[in-house]
Amino acid sequence: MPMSARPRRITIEDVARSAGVSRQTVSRAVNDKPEIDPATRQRVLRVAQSMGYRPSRFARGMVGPRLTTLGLVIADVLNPFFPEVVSGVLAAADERGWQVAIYSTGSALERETAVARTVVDHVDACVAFLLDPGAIELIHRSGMPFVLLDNEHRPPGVSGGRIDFATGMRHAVGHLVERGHRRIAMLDDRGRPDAGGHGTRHSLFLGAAAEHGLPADETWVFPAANSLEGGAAAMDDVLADGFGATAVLAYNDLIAIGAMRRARDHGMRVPEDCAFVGCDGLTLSRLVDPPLTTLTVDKELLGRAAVRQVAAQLTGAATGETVIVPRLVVRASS
Amino acid sequence: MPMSARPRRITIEDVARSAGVSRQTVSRAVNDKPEIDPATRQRVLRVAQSMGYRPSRFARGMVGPRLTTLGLVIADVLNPFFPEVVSGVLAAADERGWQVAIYSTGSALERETAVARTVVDHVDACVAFLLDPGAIELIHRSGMPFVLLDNEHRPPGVSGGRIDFATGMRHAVGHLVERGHRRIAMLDDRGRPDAGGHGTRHSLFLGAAAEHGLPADETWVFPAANSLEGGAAAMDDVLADGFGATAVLAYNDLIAIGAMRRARDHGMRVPEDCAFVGCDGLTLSRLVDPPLTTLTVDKELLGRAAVRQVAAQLTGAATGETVIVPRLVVRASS
DNA sequence: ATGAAAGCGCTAACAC
DNA sequence: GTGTTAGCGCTTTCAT
Repeated sequence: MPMSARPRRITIEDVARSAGVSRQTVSRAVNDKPEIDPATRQRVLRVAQSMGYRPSRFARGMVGPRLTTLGLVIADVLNPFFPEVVSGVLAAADERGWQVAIYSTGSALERETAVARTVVDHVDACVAFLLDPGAIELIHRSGMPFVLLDNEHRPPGVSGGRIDFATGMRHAVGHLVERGHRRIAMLDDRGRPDAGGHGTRHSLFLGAAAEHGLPADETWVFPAANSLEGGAAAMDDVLADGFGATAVLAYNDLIAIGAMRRARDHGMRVPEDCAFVGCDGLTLSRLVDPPLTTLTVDKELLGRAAVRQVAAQLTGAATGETVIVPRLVVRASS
Repeated sequence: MPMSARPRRITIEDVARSAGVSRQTVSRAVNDKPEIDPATRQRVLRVAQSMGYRPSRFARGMVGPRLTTLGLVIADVLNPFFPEVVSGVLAAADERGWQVAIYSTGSALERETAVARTVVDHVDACVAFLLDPGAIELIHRSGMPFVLLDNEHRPPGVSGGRIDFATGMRHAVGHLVERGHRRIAMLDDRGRPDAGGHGTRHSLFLGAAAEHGLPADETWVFPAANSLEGGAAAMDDVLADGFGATAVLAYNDLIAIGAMRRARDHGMRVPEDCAFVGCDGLTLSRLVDPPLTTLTVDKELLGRAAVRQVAAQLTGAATGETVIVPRLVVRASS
């Protein structure tokens, strides 16, 4: 005689049989419906409990009102940029009674396709930070409402949320030029496959520098891993290169702070020997020493706006784009 | 003639009819099964696409292999303690092929019950930071695998993950006493309903102080909101109170950093005029000025361990408890 | 207050 | 290669 097969799930039917009632009655008890004898309810509930009965989410979903699950794809919760976006998404989703399932690619481009495949199968709509065109196409083609964030290469027909770094960079570079800086190193995120492409912070920096009469070219740009350590390593490169930067403008605050700390480790004074400017406006940027000048982005709003766009698509509205304009917050680092 | 009713969902049946094939063939096309003529597949796919067909997650779930969705309840993604836990949970869940749905109570005790109700309906297992006994009971009674984190009042039969602050506090207070401090203010989290109860940081602090021969009592404890601002306000209280603290030990790093910054704003030198010690070991604590001495907790491990316990319960194992032992990291703030 | 029947949308198993 | 049948587990009718 074979050992018992894998334990079949306990269904409403099992409970009904065991309690000597019909399925409906069990359903009534479990769902707290009024049309049931309190005594019966108690008895059924007890049986259900003792059998370890748990209604199937799927069977319920088939028949009940459709719950919306929003998939949110981010690169890494540990990068302090994302929690603020997540917070906005959670709040806005909650207002609409939606669930939020969260996915992290770990900033690994090669994992994006796998994540996209999962998302397509398990959620009803998607808000994502994604870079791989294949992964983006996968979600797009699934036909679900889709909002792609912070990606300059958004395919037509996909909604987006972007940050207007064109304006932002102009302000940031302008601020440094005003302060007398003529040699500005840009620490770019080496992780983005579109590095240097149109609309990236990289190329917008070069453009803004040119506008301000600086002879900036690719030699002004240093790649950095997207982390404190990456910023520190890139600062070493800037110093070793003999570039002679009097100011550093980084892809984001994490890189800027990493670089700034490394500069101080080398005995440099900030901002006297070298000024630092970041992007994103992390809470962190206020707390470090010296406080960091940064292009502040309303990340929570970015998240909320994305959800709003998903909602719009769900009701059949056209796709669109939300633009967040960053604001330069000048602090002691520059 | 009535306007069209609310648009019925497009089903596989609709596509089949419209493409002139059977449901099964549509299913084959959509799921990329091999046993289908490539030409048919193309045609069906085109029709499906044009009709905006999207398979129902629920119907699929009913029939296919059961996907596990883990619910993760935290207080607030913006509190930097949680992202590290989330990261651990995501990683461990991903390894098992589980989804993670995330819920935030916004640190609002009165919202916990509502969140718990949602969780019970929509996920298969739960890892939660929850304080309200009613909410906890709700999830517990649902019968789903449940791991309750950082709560000293865990009901019997519920798995848990706790941080051994008894040991931690002894180290932290010992460290301060060694440095010659005799007047230590404790900044407690005023948001916890169990404030001062057995096993809380509050009472563990008093116990540890007594062990070290300090005449500590409730007047040494100052309530603080759980945030930078809360810490700052509490520091004002300590100063206004004339307590004469030479050291401050806070419920967590957020409160400690807020207090420390406020102290400096008042012209106090850290650690000469007042030393500061936090709990949690946030990444942030390394970056502030001066770097904060803190009881470091492996939050990512806490998350991973919680998922491991859920997995254990899913396979019928008994409930249990994971204990994380914090480690005192001494930095310049003390 | 309770039960019987119908059906939600899909896929696995088995025909053809 | 394609169609037919039979459920998955639940909640809604609608009877009783």
